[in-house]
Amino acid sequence: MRFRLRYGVDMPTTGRRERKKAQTRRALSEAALRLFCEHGYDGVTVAQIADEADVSIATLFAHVPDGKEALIFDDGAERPVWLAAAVRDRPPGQSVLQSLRRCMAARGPFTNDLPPELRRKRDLIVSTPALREYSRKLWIAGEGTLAEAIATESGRAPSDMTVRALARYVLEIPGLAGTEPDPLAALNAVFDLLESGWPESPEEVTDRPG
Amino acid sequence: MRFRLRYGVDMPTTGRRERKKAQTRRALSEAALRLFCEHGYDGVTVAQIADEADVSIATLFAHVPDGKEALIFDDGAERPVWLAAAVRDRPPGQSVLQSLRRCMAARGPFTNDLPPELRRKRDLIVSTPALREYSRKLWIAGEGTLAEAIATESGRAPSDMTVRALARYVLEIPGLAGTEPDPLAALNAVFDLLESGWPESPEEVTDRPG
DNA sequence: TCTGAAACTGTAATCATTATAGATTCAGAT
DNA sequence: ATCTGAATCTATAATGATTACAGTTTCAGA
Repeated sequence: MRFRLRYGVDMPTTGRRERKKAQTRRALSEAALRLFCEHGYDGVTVAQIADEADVSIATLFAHVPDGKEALIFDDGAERPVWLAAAVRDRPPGQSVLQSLRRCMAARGPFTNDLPPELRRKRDLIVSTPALREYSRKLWIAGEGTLAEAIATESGRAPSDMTVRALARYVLEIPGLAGTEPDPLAALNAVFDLLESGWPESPEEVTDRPG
Repeated sequence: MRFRLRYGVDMPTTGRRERKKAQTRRALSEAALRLFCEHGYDGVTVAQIADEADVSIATLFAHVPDGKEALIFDDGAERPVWLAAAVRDRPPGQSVLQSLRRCMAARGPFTNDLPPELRRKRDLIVSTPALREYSRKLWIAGEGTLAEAIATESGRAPSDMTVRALARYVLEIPGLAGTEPDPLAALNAVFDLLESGWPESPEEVTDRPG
């Protein structure tokens, strides 16, 4: 029991094996982030990362089957869950799109309310094409999950193309608005478009509902 | 002059050098398509393709700097031009979105009005993740061009996030709707969404304008 | 005919990724 | 306390895409 705190506070609670595994995985992430920040993504080889984390290359790929880009993303599967949960647990009276807008605004590139370490990571991702791409891939991977939540909450079929399109378009927003000078304003503009549709003339724009 | 027809009908009209270059490029595309169709994308190496086209690997990459996926796309830069032109040259009274909807419906995965060779190519692309990805990349590369046309035609700034988002969302449609059982119906559903916005309840859907 | 650029070649790198086969370590059962 | 199988890790050697290089051939234009 006294070992628990040695390796981290919120491990899955099983044996030493799992702790060591997580330890290795974290060592890899941290080594990768450190080296990427110092020499740029393309200036670092997976061999160097493995060395820095003191594991073999084979071990590196065992921990990160998706390859080099995935090294600094430890949370791949979680993101779609946040959004789906935001839709399901939204307060009564709030529309599906409103809940998505708020949830998204609190994440990723849209807030500066982050510890400096995460901010450095975000900046690295935003400024590295390969990492931007991979980040998008992670978001899009949640399309099915999000579409299901949207369908349930709006009384449509999950295979309804409108549902799938909305899910996809929402998940594209980080990649689309994340590089703008004012990401939050950009995010709101895109959600306005999704809520109200494209007004043929700029004059027709109406105030944002809600 | 009598050599013109030997190598093709619509070469850029300069010397033999250009003709041979185009000839080589076409040999590569055709070899790649043939081998991909026969053994699957992952079942073919660039070395095999180079062999089949009777050029060295270095030459292959000189012709196709974007790599293996680009081999069967000889028209990368043209696609955004079609769409931008469709927006600019639309008949009076037709909305920007209407023109895009019609132009898109005539292309890529949305029509079967294609020669069998192109149909085989399209099926290969749709059924191969790496090629789908690359095709999307080509579409998205035209975002700036399309955004500019949309901005001009609708009296907005090209940097307006709404414009950029619309351009992006339109260009995502092939990848989004192209794999549906009825791609054309899917395309129309997505355009309806972009025109009218997301109706919180399915009941609110209005007839498609125009 | 001469000359420089363009296109091509073979060869050898670099790098990510996967396969293999053996060693070590741990969890759970005896 | 010991045994056993699975998980983890290792070194090593492929494979395959991509790039660098240095030299050759071929063409266009002076």
